Amino acid sequence: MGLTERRQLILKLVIQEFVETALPVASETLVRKYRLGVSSATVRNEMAALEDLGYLTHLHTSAGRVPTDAGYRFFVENLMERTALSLAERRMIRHQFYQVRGELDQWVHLAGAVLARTAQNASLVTPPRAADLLRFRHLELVAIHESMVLLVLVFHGGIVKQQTLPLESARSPEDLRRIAARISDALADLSLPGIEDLLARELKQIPATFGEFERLVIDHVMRAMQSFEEQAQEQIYSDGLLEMLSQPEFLPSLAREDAERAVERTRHALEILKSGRGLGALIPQALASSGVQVIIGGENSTNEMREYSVVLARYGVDRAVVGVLGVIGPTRMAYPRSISTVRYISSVMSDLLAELYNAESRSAEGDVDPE
Amino acid sequence: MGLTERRQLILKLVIQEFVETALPVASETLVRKYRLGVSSATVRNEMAALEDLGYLTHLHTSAGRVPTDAGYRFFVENLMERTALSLAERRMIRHQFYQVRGELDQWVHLAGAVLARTAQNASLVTPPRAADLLRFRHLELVAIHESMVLLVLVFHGGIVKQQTLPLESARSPEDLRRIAARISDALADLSLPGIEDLLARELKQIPATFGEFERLVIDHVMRAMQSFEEQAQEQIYSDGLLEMLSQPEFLPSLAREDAERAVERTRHALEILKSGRGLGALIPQALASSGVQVIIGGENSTNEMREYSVVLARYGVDRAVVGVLGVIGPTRMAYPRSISTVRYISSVMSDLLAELYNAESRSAEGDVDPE
DNA sequence: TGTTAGCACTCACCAAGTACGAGTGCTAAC
DNA sequence: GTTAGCACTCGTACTTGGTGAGTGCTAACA
Repeated sequence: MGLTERRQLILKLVIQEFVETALPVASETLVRKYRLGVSSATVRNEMAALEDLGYLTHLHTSAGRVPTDAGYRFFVENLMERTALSLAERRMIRHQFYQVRGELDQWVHLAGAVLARTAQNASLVTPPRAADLLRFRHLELVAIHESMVLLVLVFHGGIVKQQTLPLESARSPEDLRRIAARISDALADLSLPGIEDLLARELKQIPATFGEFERLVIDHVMRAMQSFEEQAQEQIYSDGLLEMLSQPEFLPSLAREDAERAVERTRHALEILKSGRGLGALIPQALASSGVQVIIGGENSTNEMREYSVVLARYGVDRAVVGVLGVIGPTRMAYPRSISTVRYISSVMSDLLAELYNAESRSAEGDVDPE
Repeated sequence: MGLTERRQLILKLVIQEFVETALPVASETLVRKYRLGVSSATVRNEMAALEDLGYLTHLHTSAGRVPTDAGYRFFVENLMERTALSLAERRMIRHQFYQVRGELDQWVHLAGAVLARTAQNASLVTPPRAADLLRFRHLELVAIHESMVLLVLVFHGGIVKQQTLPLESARSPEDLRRIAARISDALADLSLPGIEDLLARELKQIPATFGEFERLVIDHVMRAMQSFEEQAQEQIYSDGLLEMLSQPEFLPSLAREDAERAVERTRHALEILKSGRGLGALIPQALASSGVQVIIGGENSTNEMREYSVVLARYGVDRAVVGVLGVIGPTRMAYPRSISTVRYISSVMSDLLAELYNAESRSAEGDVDPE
């Protein structure tokens, strides 16, 4: 990169300043605030050069400089100091996870809340999901009353799903227990295709292995697995809307622009988070790569996300369960902090899952936690 | 109510018009649009009278009339025509619930989504909850690996909860099954205080009934029940933010006011829905009374909710499980439609739960569904 | 007594005009 | 290569005047 030391410094300062204030950065401001030892005119010349190189822009002639996507990219790649969260913050976060350690379904919510609060932006988290296909572990049948039975399905990875099944005729508890045990044994460790295979084979046997009712139950099991696999694709939990909307981009009072812009942006942000459009595409990508991914503004595949950046990381246990978590916000984002937050929470979640699975943690690389 | 026919008509029309357009209503508009057969001056006189009575206001001298909270109240109580959702809408809604009938945990989400879409406002739904204390039904222990076991707890009412428990030493599946069966039997049908009693009694027996590990498991069961009871208090699921924010109150383009107002309102709405402040107080109230409740603007106990109205109804099965669902939006709300929507969805949810419980449906009164 | 035409009055909304100031780009001197 | 100086640009804020919607009041009318 043919960028002199000084230009790198100026680019870095412009970005830091802009991220902090959300206001275009003037040459004079930099000189005054950071005691650059040169005059504002010199800084202006450098800024003009950085603009030619595509790292900065101008809204109009008499406005300060603003970083471009390329500018942020260069910053993230070369200029940024890789910081870690403070010990106090790390402790607090660990403590919160510790408090809900027994309740798997709380982890995702907590991760979303903590990400949002720590990075002061919206967060997104996908639940931990089997790296390969969902595999059956155990079935329990519990009668709710004489004509309704509850299927409680446990899958590998501690995933529990429930499903109700109306009964034609009442069944005794022993009966149900026996049937559940039989099915549990028969389907143990099978994935959906495995169960289909099994059924296909059984169908040919003349003294049928499964009775009519057992078939019905298995059918419901399969349907539940099917619907879970489908839902899992698009399940993105999101939090921190309020945190993100506290960024000046969405507040007309601070950003001097038209207040209408703020309203439009707000609606737009809501739609993105609600629909998950533009986000869904990022998930597989994040699952495929290790480490923290940063997608800046126009680098997003969809045009909708042009004004947003996403910081993503995978979490989970290798070859068992994995998920994705991250932060989303305006391109004017405190990247160092977002990145360390995402990295840290990914490592915490990975540790938790590793404990659950009795395996090595496999979070975003690096970032050991000295506690 | 000493209100002449004509004044009632005018009040009704003002409200209808204002709800539709979100713009202050001029006397001339009413005359033109509804062919009142009198002059605008007469209407103005009547409006002035309605203003004296507290049913209408004025932002400033030369602006049209706007209903007050008292005006809406009178409308809801005396003027409103009680409509029902169209057959097509009812069919579509039933159909959607039919599609997820087996998956209890989807009901709440679906109800929230449907309420929001149908009433074009935000919705809130509390999950069905045992009318009295949570009662234990069944426990299953599933080993995840040699040093981690998953407790799957089933409570009366088909509520399932999971909890992990680290093991000191590995246990065989038979061992776990035996222990789970023992505990399931011992705790069957007990509520939290009941379990505490049981433990207290057992403690005195000299050859202890439960081993150390069994005590640990029971302890976790109790903790899970405890945390569920606590969480249930404040669990309010909410949806339809986007629908509500599509109301002109939040869009600067339509409402002529300052765009900054719209932004402020948006933030305010977000905070209310996220924190549940001001909403929590309404739930017990709605649980206590049958029928649809309408709380208009300043009638809310908290000042925060001054500009919002809430339409709430209880749903569920008497003496078994009940929940609350409703719509929240600006006081300028299509009350007839909101009310029929809430009433209808309450009845659908109640039917579903009744089926699950093999009991009589006990929704908001009235509103039989002819399908 | 209720209704209505007429009219003065109020006030939000809009467009145009003006002044201000922050910040740049350029030039010429160092 | 650096910098002082200065003209130029353009957003922001504030003022002004005009317009129109809508009311409130009054006086005449049925």
